[in-house]
Formats: sequence, C-alpha cells, structure tokens
Amino acid sequence: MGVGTGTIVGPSFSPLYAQIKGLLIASLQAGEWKAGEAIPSELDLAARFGVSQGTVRKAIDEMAADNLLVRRQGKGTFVATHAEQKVQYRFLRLMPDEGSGSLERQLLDCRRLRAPASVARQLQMRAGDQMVEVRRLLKAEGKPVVLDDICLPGDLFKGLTTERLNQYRGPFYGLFEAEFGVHMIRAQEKIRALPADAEAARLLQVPVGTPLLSVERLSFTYGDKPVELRRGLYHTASHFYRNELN
Amino acid sequence: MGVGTGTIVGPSFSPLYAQIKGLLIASLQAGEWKAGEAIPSELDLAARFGVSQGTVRKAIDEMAADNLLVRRQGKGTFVATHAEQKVQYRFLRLMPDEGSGSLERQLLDCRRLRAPASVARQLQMRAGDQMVEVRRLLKAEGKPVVLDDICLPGDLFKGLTTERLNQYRGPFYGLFEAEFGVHMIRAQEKIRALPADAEAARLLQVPVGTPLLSVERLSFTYGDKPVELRRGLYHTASHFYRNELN
DNA sequence: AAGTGGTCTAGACCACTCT
DNA sequence: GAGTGGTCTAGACCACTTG
Repeated sequence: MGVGTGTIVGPSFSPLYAQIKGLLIASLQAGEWKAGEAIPSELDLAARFGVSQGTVRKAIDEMAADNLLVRRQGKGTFVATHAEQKVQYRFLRLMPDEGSGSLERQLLDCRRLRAPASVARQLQMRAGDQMVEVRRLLKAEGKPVVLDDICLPGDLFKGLTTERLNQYRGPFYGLFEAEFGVHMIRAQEKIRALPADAEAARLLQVPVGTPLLSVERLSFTYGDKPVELRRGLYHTASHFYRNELN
Repeated sequence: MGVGTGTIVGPSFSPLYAQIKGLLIASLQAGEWKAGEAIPSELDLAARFGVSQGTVRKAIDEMAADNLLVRRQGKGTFVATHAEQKVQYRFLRLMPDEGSGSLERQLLDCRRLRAPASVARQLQMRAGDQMVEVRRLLKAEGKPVVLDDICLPGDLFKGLTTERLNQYRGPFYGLFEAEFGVHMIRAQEKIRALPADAEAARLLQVPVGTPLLSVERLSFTYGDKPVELRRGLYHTASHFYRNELN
C-alpha cells in the first residue's frame, strides 16, 4: 500500500482513512464511477486497499457527510448527483412564502465570448480565454423571481448550446454532470441588497430601484477547482432566501 | 440500561449510540455540565452507560458534528460555547469586502413589553406574555452596518438590563450562556432585500429607500425550543453576507 | 439465501497534553 | 508517566434490499 505516517517534515500525520478518502476522490475525479452509479462495496474496497472494512467505512462516512457519496442500506454506496428528485436544487435556497413553489425555467441567452479579467480571475482562467455565458429567468406561477447570469469555462463546456439547455429536464447541474462530466460539489455565495437597474427591472417586471437580493455564487468541483461563476438577482416580495445556521 | 430495539409500532429502530446521544443531550439541557466545561472521558461514560467506548464515541462524534461538543485531543471533550475566540460570532455571516472587520457594539435600547401575537407565535409563547426587546447597532470603523432588533422570552431572561448588556465583553450569546444558561445551538434565517424606512435610514446613516438586507433569525436551544427572534438590517455597501453551500 | 450497509464489541496501539 | 482523544483491526450480529 505504501501508507506510512506522513513525510518527515510535513504536516505530521495523515491517518489511513484520510488517505483512502483521497484515493476515492481521485477515482471520482478520474470518472471511474459516474454520477448516480454505485461504487464497490465496503468489503471490496477494503480488499483493494488492503485495510479493514472499518477504515474504508470511516473514509466513506466523511465523503457522505461532504455530499460526495450517498449511502443506501442494503443497496450500496452511490456517487451523489444533482439530477435526482430528492436533492434537486440542492444549492437553491429560495423558498416561497406560501405554497410548494415549483419553478419554471426560461432561457434568455447562451453565447460564447472572451472572459473579462474579473471573471477570469475567479474561475482561474486567463483573461481573454473562451467562456460561455448563460442567462435565464426562473418563474413561479408565471411571475419572474430570479434572473441568473452564469459564466462557465469554455474548454469544459464545449458543446453547450441553447438547444441542449432547452431540451434538458431538471436542473442545469444535472446536465453538467451527464453531458460534460462536471460535478459541482461545493459553492460559496456572497449576498447583498441592490437596487434593480433598468434591465433587471424590465426582465423581473419590477420598478427600477426595487431592492433585489444579489447572490454571487462561485462553484467548485473536485480538487477545489472553480468551474462556475453565477450572479443571481432575486425578487424577494413573495420569496425569501432560507439559511440554516449550525 | 433499558435499551431494546424500539417500540412495537414506533419508528422501528433506535441504535444504542443514538440513545446515548439523547441521554447526553438531556444532561446538557439539565445543566449537568456548563458551557466550556469538560464532560467525563469516553471510558467513564462507557462505564456509566454500560456500553463500549466505541459506542460512546459515535454518540459524541455526532454531537461534535452538531456543534454541541468540542473534542480536544489529549485534553477532553468540552461543552461548546459562543464565548470563546475561535468560534466567536458563529452565527454572524457578515464579512467586510476588505480588511479583518472587527465590529463595535452600540446598545440603543433594552425594554420589557408584552409580546405581540406575531412574535409570541414564533417563540411559542402566549400573546401578551412578557418579552425583552433589545435594539443595537454594529459598527465597522465607526460606520453603522447592522441594526438588530432582538426579542427574547421574558421568563428566561429575568435579570437582563441595559447595564448587564453594556458591561459584558464579547457576543450576546456568550452572556446568555453565562448569565441565563441559555445555549443557542441552531438557527434558521429568512433573508430578503428591503428598502430602508425612515428610522432604519436614520440609524444606519443611509438615504431612505436604500436597499438593505433583512435577516430574520429564529434561534433554538436544546429540544428545538425557540428562544430568540432577531431581525437584522444589514447595510451591504462594503460588507456582504457569506454563505457556504455543500 | 446472498449481498449490502449499520451497529456493537474488545483490544491494541498512536498522538497529544499536562504534571 | 498517566490520562485523554484518535486510529485500526477482526469478528459477530442486525437491518434492509434483491433475486
């Protein structure tokens, strides 16, 4: 196996289960198991890595806590996916004041362009590299609620077109997994209150100057690689952003 | 011990470690160990409950993940507290665009009144029961950034006065633990964008109508009992609300 | 019945803190 | 050196799913 207790000078200690976790993440990253598929059983993995079941278990436990894997008793352990009913819209915190609140999608725009410096920096690209920009509305009962502006690295999303986006049922992140092999596993958001400018006011059908929630999201895939920069404007008259603090 | 595998009709199964966890939470709630104190060692608890160390371990692991306890290798396991440097402002997600961003507190008001119906309902009190209302500003480099309006049940916070609040160093939640034995362990927030009304505009020193982040927080103590309703108005010109999605 | 994840145990040893 | 939490093992048995 080649485990050891860490490097001579290094961060002093890396337990076996953490190393197993690293190997499993590398396999996910390499696409050895695809989104929604089962990974090998704990006993199989224990045999493969030459450790006990308990050690594999602890590695998988952490990955399940990180939402990288999903355990299902009696069935197996599966690669987490955004394309299933249960966790759909995992990253969307918008809730309606009343009602269930299913949202319709309306695509506004999808085009390729050169990344401006500010976007390139956050996505760790070079300024001028190709990127894809998608703009869309989310509507609740016909009324626009969210205006999204999504920036993606061009090299990872080569075949992305308006048609592909319109064909696909379910959230974008499901499409990104299935068609481009890009899994969003983590994101950070910066939230502010801003007045609607002319364009946002027109698209969201509110007066210019209406306070909107500005949600700037940077999403990461395996290895903390940033792969999406998204700016949402939320009209919070009959919806709110829900957050749980622990 | 009286463990068993659950009731005849009930939710079909309750593992030992979950029962241990329940007993430990009950002890916390009863005040057997106070905020910041050490609880007994894993071996002591295993002996007390008549189970193996591993079972106690799993119970404590979950409670540490829930931020109820803090493990410190070589020292022991401690009751989590809001009154220590490391996790200070655990529930405050406001970040400055640049700089470190230490905040000064300015108390505006602290008075007792009868709870209006809307507040009473959320705090599970009866309308007309006594409550305490605290209002305060948070300032960064002299400029007001947050206007908080805090509602607390009167019966739990009997001796709470302007003086006590002003004397105490550190976050309110530290005071609440030390003086009133009330631990906030979880909260949910509803966030909207709203225009500043006349009073908010005056206190936050912004023009009337300026978009503000409205953060409505309901905080819970052990047993999912709501014990604080807080409404914050955040001026997000040079600060933002930070959120991590997993 | 076979295979999966889930629980529980008992014991060994390691890493860290304090005295 | 003694006491604490942290890791790892091996094995038994339970709960759940599928054939």
